Amino acid sequence: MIVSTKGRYALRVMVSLARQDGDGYMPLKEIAEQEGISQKYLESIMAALSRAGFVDAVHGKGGGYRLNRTPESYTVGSILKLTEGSLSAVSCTTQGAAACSRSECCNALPMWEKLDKMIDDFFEGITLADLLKDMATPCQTG
Amino acid sequence: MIVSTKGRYALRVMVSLARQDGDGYMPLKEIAEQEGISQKYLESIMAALSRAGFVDAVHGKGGGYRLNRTPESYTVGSILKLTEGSLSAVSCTTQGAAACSRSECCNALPMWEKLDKMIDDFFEGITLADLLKDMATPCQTG
DNA sequence: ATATTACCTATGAAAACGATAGGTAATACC
DNA sequence: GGTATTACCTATCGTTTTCATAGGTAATAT
Repeated sequence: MIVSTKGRYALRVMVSLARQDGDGYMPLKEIAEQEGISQKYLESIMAALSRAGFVDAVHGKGGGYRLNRTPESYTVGSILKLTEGSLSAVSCTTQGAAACSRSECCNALPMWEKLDKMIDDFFEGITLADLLKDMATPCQTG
Repeated sequence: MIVSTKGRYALRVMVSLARQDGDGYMPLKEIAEQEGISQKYLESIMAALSRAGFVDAVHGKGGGYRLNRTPESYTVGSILKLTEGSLSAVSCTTQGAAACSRSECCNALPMWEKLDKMIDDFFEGITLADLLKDMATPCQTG
């Protein structure tokens, strides 16, 4: 599993915000209800997105969250890396993990590095705008 | 993390066996020492490889494990799928997982499916023989 | 008979994951 | 100024997964 619930929730929220029209803010409660996500759990995700400057947040009535860039300018990779920490396929190539003592003579390391690059290129090549277009069937709202 | 220690160990063991010349069997104890892997933990991995027919195993003195096919005929994908169970990037596309209620209108599902296929193609396109060639620097034996 | 080896079941420790609880700070509205 | 609304923060909890250990049984060579 390379992308956990946390990352998938983050993507869904960002898509949800991208779908919003106008300059209004969307409160967390509303996002959570619409997406069927635990409100409290979503808090930690939104906090991360806000801290990283991915979304604007305003307190109080009429407040909430909104994107501060166009959907085209958010790559799926940037969102997933923020929430997942790393998209590495193995711990061997995860930044910050203890360096493997066998890396000097590891038969598999070039393979892992190639895969990591492939995955990174894949996610960096997809934007929120692409996801919006990909929807197979319209969701029911209500 | 898409490949855990278990899968990486399995790959290392298979590479180790592929490196062996002749028809001899390699006992688990020797593999574990050579690779610096917990002997007991390795037992469960070898048992899986043996049960799946990936290796031949014989009991008693002079026994142990050996490959029963050429290194070219083992794909990395087949070994990893056996030990990891699944190489899916997300639970949404993992066989056996509870079907997602949103799959009908999920913006991201096509992306996950495309990624899964890409990863599967990647691993199925690499064999043990390829890994043997990939070694950057010869390991020290002793 | 004994040593060597694979094979099997159960258990334990630690980490990751998903979620919850309870509060504080900022803003809008009256 | 007071109240409702909202984001923001820290801590904890229960479950699952991961990695590893323990202790035994069955097969084979000498």
